[in-house]
Amino acid sequence: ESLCDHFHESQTTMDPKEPGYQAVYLRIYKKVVAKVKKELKDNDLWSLYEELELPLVTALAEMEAHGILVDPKKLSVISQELEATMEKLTETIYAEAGEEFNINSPKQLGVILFEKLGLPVLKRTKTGPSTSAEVLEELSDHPIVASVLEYRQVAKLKSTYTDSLAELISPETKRIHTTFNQTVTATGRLSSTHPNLQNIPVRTKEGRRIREAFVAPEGHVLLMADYSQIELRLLAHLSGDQVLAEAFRSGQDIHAQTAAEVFGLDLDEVTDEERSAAKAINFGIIYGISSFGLAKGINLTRAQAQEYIDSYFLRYPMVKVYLDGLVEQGKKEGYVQTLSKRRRYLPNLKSRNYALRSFAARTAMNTPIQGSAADIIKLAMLKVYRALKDAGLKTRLLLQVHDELVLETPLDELHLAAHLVKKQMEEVYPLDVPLKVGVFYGPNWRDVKSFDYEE
DNA sequence: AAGCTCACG
DNA sequence: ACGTACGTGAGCTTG
Ligand SMILES: [Mg+2]
Repeated sequence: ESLCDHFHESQTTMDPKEPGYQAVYLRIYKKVVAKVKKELKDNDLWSLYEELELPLVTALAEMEAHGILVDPKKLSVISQELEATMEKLTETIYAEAGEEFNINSPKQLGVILFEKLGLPVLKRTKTGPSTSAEVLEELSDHPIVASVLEYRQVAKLKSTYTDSLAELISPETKRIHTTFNQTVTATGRLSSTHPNLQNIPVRTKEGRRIREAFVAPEGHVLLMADYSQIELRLLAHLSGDQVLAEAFRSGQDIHAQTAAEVFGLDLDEVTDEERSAAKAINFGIIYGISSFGLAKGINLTRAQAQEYIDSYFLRYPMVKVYLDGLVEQGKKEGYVQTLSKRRRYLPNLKSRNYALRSFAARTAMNTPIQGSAADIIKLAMLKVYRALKDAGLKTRLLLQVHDELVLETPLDELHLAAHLVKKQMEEVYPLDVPLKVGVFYGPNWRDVKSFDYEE
């Protein structure tokens, strides 16, 4: 961007083929490098650039070039099954509606559900009644709604994850080569495009079938390593809250411990429901808590949600001090920052518009946590990349999915690689609480089992 | 191109 | 009362 500005400032209208163009370009380029370098140094961002982001480029480039092997036959079988299911559901839905219409159109679906069948409008979008899954769940006693929910799930899998993915398999390598974007997100996370390999289904049994098509080549296995609760561990570290830190040092289930603290129970008397509520509270804390959001997360009244939040902050007082401090710092300095000093500017912390100001406050609370987690896994990627190279192993990094790395390893390297990856990830950047990494391996991305460290 | 919806962490 | 959970990318419809 700066280079382009200088080109225009310099009124360079030269043709790239013209003699002397390269000299002009180089002169401007050097000026821009000096300017950007100074700006980074002045803002304490130079080491983030030089020691983290710049060397990471090489690791990401190799990951993209290597790609991940995908079995088109598996995708094709799944696609055909989904096609058949969709045809049946389509007929069922038309019969229940008493007419044919485009089920993929929220507008046409809305006419059927809310006008023809007279179902209640529970939520609106800018353009009309919402037909989102959240709304349809509430209305799913009606048979057509249950069918539409199932249709949506199947249609999503087919269009996004079977047909489109198959088209992106390279005929030369038989692999899918994503692009990892290093300069897209506001928090420092990576993103992935063409295709996005950071949102492959995992939460439902049907969806997980897609992962079976991501395979290791003959004589290899996929190795997966994911951080356990990295964002909450960072919250414990960054806030200095000793109750939360001690919870992680004890190694017990963090959500159950939160439930015990918030609801005043012994750890062994926490029910599944209480644990689930505590999990929603922990999510809320990371997202920048609001009683409205928490209430929506666990079907409470706002007043009850507020009581839970108050109770949480009573038990974890330093977390409240920390989160309030982030908003204050954001207002005073204009930005919040992550472990690596990465900044996010939040001018709306001073907005007179309540919605904009609240959004900025939640962002101020979330960005240092989400962004520091991104810093840590990026550093871990560098360390894993270098350690594999130093050890002379053939194991390759394939994917990063925010708190998880996916690698491909020759069977005879599995033991060494699993230990190396776990060690580099857990010891990457010592915090006040331990970082814990789960390691799994298998023939494909679905059928993985825990790597047993006795092996 | 924008809006809605939904997949992931 | 305001009006939201944080961060992404992609497919589909609509205009
Ligand atoms: Mg995890």
